[in-house]
Amino acid sequence: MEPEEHGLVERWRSLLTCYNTVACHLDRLLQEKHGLTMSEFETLDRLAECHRDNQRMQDLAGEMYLSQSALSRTVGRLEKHGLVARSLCSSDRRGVYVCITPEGRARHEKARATHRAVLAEHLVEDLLPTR
Amino acid sequence: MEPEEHGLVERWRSLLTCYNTVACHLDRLLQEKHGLTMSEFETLDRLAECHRDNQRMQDLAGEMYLSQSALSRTVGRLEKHGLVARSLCSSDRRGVYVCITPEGRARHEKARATHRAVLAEHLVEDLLPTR
DNA sequence: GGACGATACATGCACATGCATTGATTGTCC
DNA sequence: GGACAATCAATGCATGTGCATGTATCGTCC
Repeated sequence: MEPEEHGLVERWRSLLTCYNTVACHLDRLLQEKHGLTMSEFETLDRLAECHRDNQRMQDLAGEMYLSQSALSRTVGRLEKHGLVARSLCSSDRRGVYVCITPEGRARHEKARATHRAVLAEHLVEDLLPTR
Repeated sequence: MEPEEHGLVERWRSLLTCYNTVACHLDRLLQEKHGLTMSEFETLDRLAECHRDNQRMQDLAGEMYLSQSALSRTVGRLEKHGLVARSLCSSDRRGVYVCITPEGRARHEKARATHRAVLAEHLVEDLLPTR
């Protein structure tokens, strides 16, 4: 195995390990303490940041790692629990606006502490630099 | 949001994006060209490196990101396709030895090129350093 | 040596995801 | 204006995963 290739694989493995460690802890703690999936939290996190209340699905998907179908279902779940609201987009009726509800904002506020704590604790492994 | 906390979140998001980009491409290409899951490939990759033929499940799980149950099923799938073989561990009859078969080695050899190419192409985003 | 907690692996179940497709709406080209 | 490709979002289906549990074996303490 060439040295350069080896470094690449090393970086990938460390990325895998780091990601899984953090994601696993996040998923478990967020679920346990706040009844949220990691994807649900990340979605809320984006919606809480956005101060317009007319975020569109595709824009949301664009700035996240979630696929279109995953986002659709995640928002569906959040809506079912009253944490976000969907509304029709008037300018383009194929589109859907999503916005966070007061209840969603409250839930997010609480969960954020957990989220940040997990990051602080587990996002510490040194990722090998790109080159 | 405190600046330090912000950096943490930024790093996490970039990790998420990077991981998902690479994982998504890997999964798709490995499946399409070699009929392998990412987890299956990573498992083969470890087994191909190990030059003893008596790798134990728990050791394998230890050096990977896979959970115990995920590994059990991944190895199950690999075995079903004849790419690895399980055998009983004589010293501790609770344990199971896993080793790669010649067929598995051949498959891994081919798939490795795809794997390395995807890494080279997509594992290039600069991950923000730890501190 | 018998009992009991710990460990190794497999598996039932619930669930989140990706892919492919569908249904609805838009924009364009004639 | 009508036809048609493109786009947006939702959904059926298959699948991989985690959690909890089950089964077998090990090690220890009495």
